[in-house]
Amino acid sequence: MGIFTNPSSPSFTRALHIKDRFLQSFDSLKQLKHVHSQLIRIGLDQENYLLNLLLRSSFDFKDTHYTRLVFHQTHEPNVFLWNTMVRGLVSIDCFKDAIASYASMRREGFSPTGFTFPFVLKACARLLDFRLGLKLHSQVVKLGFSCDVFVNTSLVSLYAKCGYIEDALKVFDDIPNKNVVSCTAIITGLIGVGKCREAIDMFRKLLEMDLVPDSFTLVRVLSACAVIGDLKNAETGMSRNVFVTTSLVDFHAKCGNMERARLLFDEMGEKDIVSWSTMIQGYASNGLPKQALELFHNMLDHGLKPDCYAMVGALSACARLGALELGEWASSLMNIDEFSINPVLGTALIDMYAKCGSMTKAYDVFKGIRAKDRVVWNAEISGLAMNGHIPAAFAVFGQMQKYGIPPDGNTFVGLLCGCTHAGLVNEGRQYFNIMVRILSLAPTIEHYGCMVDLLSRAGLLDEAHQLIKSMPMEANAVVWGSLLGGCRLHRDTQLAEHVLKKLVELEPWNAGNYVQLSNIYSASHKWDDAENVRSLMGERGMTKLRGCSWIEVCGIVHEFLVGDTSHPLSEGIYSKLSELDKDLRAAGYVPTTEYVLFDIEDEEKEHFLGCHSEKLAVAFGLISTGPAEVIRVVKNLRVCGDCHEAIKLISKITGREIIVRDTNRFHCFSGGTCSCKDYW
DNA sequence: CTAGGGTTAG
Repeated sequence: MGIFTNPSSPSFTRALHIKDRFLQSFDSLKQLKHVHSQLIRIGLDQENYLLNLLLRSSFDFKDTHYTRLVFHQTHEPNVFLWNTMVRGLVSIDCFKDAIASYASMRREGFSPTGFTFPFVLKACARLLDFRLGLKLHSQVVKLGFSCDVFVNTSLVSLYAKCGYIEDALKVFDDIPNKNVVSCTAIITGLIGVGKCREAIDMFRKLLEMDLVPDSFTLVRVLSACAVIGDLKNAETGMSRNVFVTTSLVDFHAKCGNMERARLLFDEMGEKDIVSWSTMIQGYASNGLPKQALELFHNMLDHGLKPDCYAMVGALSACARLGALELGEWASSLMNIDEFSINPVLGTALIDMYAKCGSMTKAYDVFKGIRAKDRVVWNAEISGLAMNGHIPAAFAVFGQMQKYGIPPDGNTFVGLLCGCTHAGLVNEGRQYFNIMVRILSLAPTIEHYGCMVDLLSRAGLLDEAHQLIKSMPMEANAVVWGSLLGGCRLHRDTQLAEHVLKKLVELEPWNAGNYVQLSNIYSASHKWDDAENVRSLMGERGMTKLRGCSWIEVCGIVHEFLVGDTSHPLSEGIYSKLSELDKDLRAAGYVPTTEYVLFDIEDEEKEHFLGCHSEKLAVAFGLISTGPAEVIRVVKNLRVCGDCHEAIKLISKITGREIIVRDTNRFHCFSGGTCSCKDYW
């Protein structure tokens, strides 16, 4: 910029004529503003050509205030300035502003050019404003741009994004000189609506036209084929930009290969908010919530503001961990206007609050979502059911019908779960009938699972067993597991033996099944069978299942394993436990090994009952939170029967409210009883 | 103004 040090010299004016170089290469807004003031000083601030370049550069800094200042400074803006304005606004994702700018341009009497349309059309596509898109299409025709490959490519994308794939195909077919870009638009559109076969055919046509596909198209097509091996080969010679690599990261995440995804992510030179969100979401949906949150923090450290996608990823991670404080903190980062919250983000929030046992807040979010789609309703219903608010769940279902939202299979999964947790056998049968007979929805294995669960818990073990046999599909481990739960609750070891044999077949990797089966054999003195199961476990290299519980205190998630002594406050925790033990025994509590038969944690001695992970987490909660705070614990397995009895009494002795979420449901302990009414 | 398409979510 040395050339500008003496602006009065004639070299300054000359320099401005090679301005493209300068005006496009500003590192800071300050530099740009400096040049702007120089222009004003020498009276060149009314040259539209120069202002246009200045305007274009100003968008690099996303300062719309300054951008408008530049624009409004011109006394007579020309069509190029208007175009630059529209394009710039689109480039910084201000789609509504871009459309407003386009409207002003039209009001001022300017005709759009071939350069204008692609950008306004993109704004429409991103806002899914199909009506305006149609209007623009007719203008395109009227003004004679219907052969323009650029304009039509944008139209293809608009139609595809708004879900009108047939129209997109029609426009695409009429493009006389198709190129890679227009082919990409239609291929992406086809994949977007799940027409992978057609997308692949289109890709073949592209090759037949002797067009060279870019890496991005290759990634999309290969993802559509899910040809992992091929992709690996293709990856090596691929040119990488942020779009391509982010797609690759997403692809590997979707295949469950998080190591590969992370490797690509770390190697990326430029990461944008989408790359971060994709990676966070990848962790969250692959059951790695801690990593998801770690990366979320990492992103904030890089000075990036989370967008909706990153938020959804973080929230679903919090939901899984039961980390209410973290979830609330995350959502506070984003200025969520309760009335404009989008349904996807809303659902994630409802889910997070529901899984953290905070249904009042979930309901507030639910009320605030204007555009409630079916998923939102379903999330609210299953949230209520999961938290034991069964009448409320039924009421919301009634509302849903009143609003004319047709329920789907998931709605009934929520309702049936509610029936199960409340032991409402007749209501459950009714809902199942409504679904099948009246709404003609085909029950999935999940629905059968709920019904089996419902019947088993109510002690109707034969009926449940019959239902399994009559199912049109093969029963899976979840269904058999439900029946096993009933056997446990009603102490039917004979049926349990049969069920466990099935389960060992179905999930040979699940150590819990072997442990329970061998426990049952031992209890019925079938020592040989017990020994066989044990040695089978050894042969298959089974490792013990370790129970694991989490508790969040002051925004930090603490993890406990069975008999864990690794926590810094371990001593305090154990002395609290022995103190509690005395109080418990004084209150008439006798540790029971009765449950050990069905225990999936491979620990048989009374000693270990004292230090199951959930008890450790509760004890830690007691010594590290204030007396009025609710203690929330999450366990990765079913809560152990003995611990359940103990925690009931702990809640009575200490007067604290304790909420334990296990794999199945919430247990809200208060005053010596549990919300599950010992029914789980 | 020499463009246009394309990546993430409940």
